[in-house]
Amino acid sequence: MADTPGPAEPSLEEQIAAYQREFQGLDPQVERVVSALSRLNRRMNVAYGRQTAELGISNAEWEVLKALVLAGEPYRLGPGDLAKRLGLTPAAMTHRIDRMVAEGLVTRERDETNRVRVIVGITEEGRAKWLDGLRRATVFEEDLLQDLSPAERALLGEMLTRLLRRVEEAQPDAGGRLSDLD
Amino acid sequence: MADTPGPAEPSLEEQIAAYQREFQGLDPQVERVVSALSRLNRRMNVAYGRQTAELGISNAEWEVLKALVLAGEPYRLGPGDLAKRLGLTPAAMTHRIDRMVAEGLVTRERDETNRVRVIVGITEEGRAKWLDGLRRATVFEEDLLQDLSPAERALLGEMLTRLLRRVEEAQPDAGGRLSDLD
DNA sequence: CTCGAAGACTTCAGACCTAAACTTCGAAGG
DNA sequence: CCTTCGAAGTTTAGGTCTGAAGTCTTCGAG
Repeated sequence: MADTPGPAEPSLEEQIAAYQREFQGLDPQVERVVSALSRLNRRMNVAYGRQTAELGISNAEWEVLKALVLAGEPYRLGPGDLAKRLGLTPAAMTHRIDRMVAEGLVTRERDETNRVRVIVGITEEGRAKWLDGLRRATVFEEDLLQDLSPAERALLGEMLTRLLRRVEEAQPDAGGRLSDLD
Repeated sequence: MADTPGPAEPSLEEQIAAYQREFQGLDPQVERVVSALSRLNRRMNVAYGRQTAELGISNAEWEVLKALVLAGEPYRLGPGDLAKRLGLTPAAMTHRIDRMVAEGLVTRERDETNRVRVIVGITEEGRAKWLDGLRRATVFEEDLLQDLSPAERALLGEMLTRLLRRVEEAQPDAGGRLSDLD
């Protein structure tokens, strides 16, 4: 009689109840917002990971392509700059660029006017993959928000922006590794 | 005349504008919600990381302590179960438990009734660190939501829960590595 | 009662990241 | 000019995770 069908992970409701049980004096309202944010982000990253996998690239590589495109003309950045934007160390960028050059997603050249500098540019293939990935992401995101009316979407976006502003003021140093993909 | 004070990462507003520039047909409303979610999560993880560092443990270790406490009496779980709850592989759990046993945060024993099973329990020190970490997290979270009225908090929590439910239905398989900390 | 299959954890190899040391080039000062 | 400092990238060492293979235990079929 296996009455334990599966331990698995507790649902959001179960987790909030467990917090109440183990630590009185915790606002369930706050806990719900924070936990839901965290779980949502995890699920989103899983979804993005599947989409980029279909493109034959990794999540990390898609991030680099995104940064290059969003940088605008002429779609070129140095490794250090890229590292800052993605929130990782210059050493990690070196390796990532190595792989992406080998796969034909980006180019790496030396700046002729300043030979200690390196310039990373996006290739046609890289840009095509970015666009393809963006299209898939858009479908997912639109589906995610399907249950919210336009007014609700606006309100949600406004509240999240307010939270973001507050936390950005509290920690002005941009430093932030971990998952990105926004 | 360094009119480029710092490349840094683009602000949320700049990023949304860049998306509009590079890809027509993207709903800015949706983009704002998704990007803000992602950035918020990154900042929260940075904050949690600092707090756990003050306790002398890593973010990953705090996650394990949290899972054990939230599991409730008798605060014991097997490595496989823990791995499922944290969204990582059994192999990773083995190593993590190794470290935590060495630090005196958890205990590892064999189940006497089924000697292929292992049971991980939390120590007094582990429980104390969890509680300390939770107190610090609570302060941060309360501060984060300070600009929202009680009504807004409830509404935000409700909307996020709705989104979470939708994405959980879409991907029933819990699989999700990457940052957690909820 | 014995054997095979399944389950639970661990071990091993490979991937990717961080932190720190190192290399190279360019710019400012004597 | 020559020297020294600083900036940008790369290299190296070490740590954590994933995926696959391996080990040990238990349980059911014959």
